[in-house]
Amino acid sequence: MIRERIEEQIRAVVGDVPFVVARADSVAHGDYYTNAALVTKTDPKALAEKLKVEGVEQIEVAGKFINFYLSREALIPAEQKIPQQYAGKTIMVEYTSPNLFKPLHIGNLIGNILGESIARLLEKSGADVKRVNYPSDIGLTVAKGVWGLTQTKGDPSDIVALGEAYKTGHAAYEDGSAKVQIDEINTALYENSNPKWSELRTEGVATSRKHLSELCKTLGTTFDKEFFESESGLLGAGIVRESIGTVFEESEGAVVYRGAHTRVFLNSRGLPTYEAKEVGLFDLKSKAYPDFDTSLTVTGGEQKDFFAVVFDAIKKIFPDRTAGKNLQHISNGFLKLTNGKMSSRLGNVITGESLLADLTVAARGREDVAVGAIKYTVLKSGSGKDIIFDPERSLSLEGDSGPYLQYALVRARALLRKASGATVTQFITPQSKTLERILIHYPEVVERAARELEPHHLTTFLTELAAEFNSWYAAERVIVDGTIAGYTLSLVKVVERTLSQGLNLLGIPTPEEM
RNA sequence: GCGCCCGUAGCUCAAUGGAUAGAGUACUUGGCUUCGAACCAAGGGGUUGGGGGUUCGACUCCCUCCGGGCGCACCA
Repeated sequence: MIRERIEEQIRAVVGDVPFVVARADSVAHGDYYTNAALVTKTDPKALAEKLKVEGVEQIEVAGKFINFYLSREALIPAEQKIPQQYAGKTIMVEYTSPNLFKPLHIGNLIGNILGESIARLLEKSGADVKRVNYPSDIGLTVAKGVWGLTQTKGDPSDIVALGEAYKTGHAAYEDGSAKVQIDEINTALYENSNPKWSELRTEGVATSRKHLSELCKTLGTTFDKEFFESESGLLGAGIVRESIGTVFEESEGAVVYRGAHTRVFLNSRGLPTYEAKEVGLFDLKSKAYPDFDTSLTVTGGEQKDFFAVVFDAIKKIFPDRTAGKNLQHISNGFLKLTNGKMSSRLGNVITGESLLADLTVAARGREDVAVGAIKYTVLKSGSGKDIIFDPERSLSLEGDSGPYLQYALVRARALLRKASGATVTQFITPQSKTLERILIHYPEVVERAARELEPHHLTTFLTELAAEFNSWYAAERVIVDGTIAGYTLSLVKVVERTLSQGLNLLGIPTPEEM
């Protein structure tokens, strides 16, 4: 990247001091600027005169800053090479991880969308990414569903009936009317001691998984590995028991870990809690991918402190397997609705499927456009932030939106199709270079998004690019009398490639037409 | 009570300690017999929650107050 060449040049003159070379805030200030003269308290003119960078056509002193203007040849690179900052690294990304038996709600979608985009950014940056899903197929949630099925007599192969059963069980547990029975079912399911309940669980889990995999297919996710709580629970419980006295201690009949705060790993009935299941999960994950460098876990932000303590405990249990490795939790925000107008077949919880169905109708029957819309909404702001979802506005699909980006891409592709039959001339249009001057920053935006694990940087960039392309498109006539300028043709090609690749990194579908 | 996160235009969101804080949306107006109008052009809209501090420079860092969210022992 040219930015790195500028940095090296400056460093050669002023030494290793913390200056920045960054994208200028407006095209009036060049393509890059540096504050190197300011932070080193040297004369900007003297510094500027010492700099000579390949691809930079003009170096301008503007008060405290030095601005760099790239030459035209440097503006359209033959290929947009993404820095391979994760080359040689194996990174597990765990995301989606829903409760089976419970209808998949929009919250599950957010984790999937964020996790998938992070996985793609890491892959593009050289990492060997392992996508991991960790569905909950046992525990209190499932016990509530199984109890519910015994009451409603619902068909466990019907996803709607499962949702109803869970609601029935949850309500009865909360008001205390069936707490004892549901706890009993919970224990029985772990021990596999009641064939009837175990069978209901097995059938319900299969139904939920089928729907989960269909939804993931629609969203563009394929997991490398799935681990289940039914595996991790007993495994984790065993590991925790072996570490009583060293890592864990017994307290009030439970087995706890005292870290930043105290957490229960085995409850007083001896059953593994979520915490112990994480211990078992780590055992499974680290055996499946022993050479991993980083393990990312994407879940709701409310679990942040929980994971800080659990990772702490895991490092103490497995010092050899965690040495030099990075265990990191990534928060996704909550989804909040401005009103409850969205239709839902499962009561007041908006399911992932009903949301997609409603959006697809708004997108004139196009599911890929609907997927683009919801993904854009999730990926346009910083990852941990709550997402305020206004159903009516989200259904409009205009302006700052997934379909806006898709539309710009579709236009570029239509243009290229038409240009394939046109005569290419050598004429170079000398007009505005704004589009080129945005394009040049694509690799560094991807680099930053991948480094910070923040896809929204890319979303913002692509929106800016699409807006400039649309604006340019409206002002310029590209194909005139069956001819197109060679320079313009390559410009449109780079726009198409960049939008297409960028949308792909966000997990947003890239339609040929719409 | 302790801890973490958040507060930017009416609304939804950007902004790597740097130049005049930017988009979209909503509202007003204009543009399709011309490469795709899910588009484009123009307009108004701000004490970045309040106050103090650090800095050549603060939406960004520190302190404090106000407002909101989340977590803190047997749910996940």
